Amino acid sequence: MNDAVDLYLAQWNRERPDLDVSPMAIIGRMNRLQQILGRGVGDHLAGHGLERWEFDVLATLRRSGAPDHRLGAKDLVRMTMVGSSAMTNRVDRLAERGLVHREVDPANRRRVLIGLTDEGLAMVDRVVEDHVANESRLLEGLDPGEREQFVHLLRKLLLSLGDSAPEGEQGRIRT
Amino acid sequence: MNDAVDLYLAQWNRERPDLDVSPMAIIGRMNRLQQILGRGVGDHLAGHGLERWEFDVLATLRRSGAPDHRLGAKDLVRMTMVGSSAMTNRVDRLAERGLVHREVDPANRRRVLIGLTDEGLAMVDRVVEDHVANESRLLEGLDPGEREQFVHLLRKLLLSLGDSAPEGEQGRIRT
DNA sequence: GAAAAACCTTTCGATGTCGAAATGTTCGAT
DNA sequence: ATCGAACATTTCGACATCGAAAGGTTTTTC
Repeated sequence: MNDAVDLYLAQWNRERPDLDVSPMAIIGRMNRLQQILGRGVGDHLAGHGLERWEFDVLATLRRSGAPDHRLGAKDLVRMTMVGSSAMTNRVDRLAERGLVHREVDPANRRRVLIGLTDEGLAMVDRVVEDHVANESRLLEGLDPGEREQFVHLLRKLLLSLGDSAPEGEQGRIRT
Repeated sequence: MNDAVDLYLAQWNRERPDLDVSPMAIIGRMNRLQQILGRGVGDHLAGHGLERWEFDVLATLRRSGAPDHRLGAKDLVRMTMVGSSAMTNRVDRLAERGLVHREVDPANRRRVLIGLTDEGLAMVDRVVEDHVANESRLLEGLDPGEREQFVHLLRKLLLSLGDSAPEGEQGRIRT
């Protein structure tokens, strides 16, 4: 049995036998998996009345715990890997839905603190259980040992690309 | 050394110790890798004057070979995993740049055939070499054995999700 | 052979993101 | 104390994508 990328690679080998296209065996498959898994996750969340980007923000606030499930806008930007303008938009919409609230940090009035409302907290706590169950289902094709291997490789690659992010600065700066 | 997802998982374990969030160790890392690799690929292509989506279309035509590096619009849609409306837009812009040409299939006037121009062919043949070299560089963090393991796991997961695509129908239908 | 169904691509309106510029706030040096 | 640099968020315009509907073309059915 072949997957879509096998065909892809065979075509390159036929047309450009001089090229070593083996990196595409990885990167091409990551692209494809991303699309397929992304749809699997998105469809499931839609069943709970949430868009993927909504869940991302709510979950980031939820897991951060913090005093009251509250983070600065910049922290959210860093943790979700979107630009600051996109985050403004996301928070606007989540606040309209009553799932988060936004207020100026009294200690530093440049900062905006975003926190879960009671409703937002209830929502994410309700959805996240089904969410991980769904993710687990999507990965059923790999047995536990393979999943462990997979984690190891993904983690090693991430680290090699500089994705260490305990606290401080990292990655490309966004404005 | 920890990557960003290690923190992510530790936070969930602190806040919701009842949950098994191990699937996130995989899916969360895939998301992050996708963003980082995507930028690595995109930045490099920008240096050659191409957007990622432009390269995707040109490369799909190039590797398909076909009589004259020509494919039907629907084939392009299937192979690139975008909607048909996005493909109309992509082809419009590539045709404006003179990299592809579009003409109605004389044998079936519903169909539109899209083919590389001489300039488009030269462009993709020139860029693809650097492109795979760049992808190879991005994967340097894994040694050859690990890369092989990685391919195996990605491929197995894709197949388990129904990504067999030798020729016929597949995946979700797009209009 | 005409009407209906199936097919393929494009058009349209909505959406989410980006990057650059604008706005508002704080900190540091003089 | 004040000016300017540094910082944090929002606004703005551009852009690529999506899904649904429209516009043509071919095939099927009676």
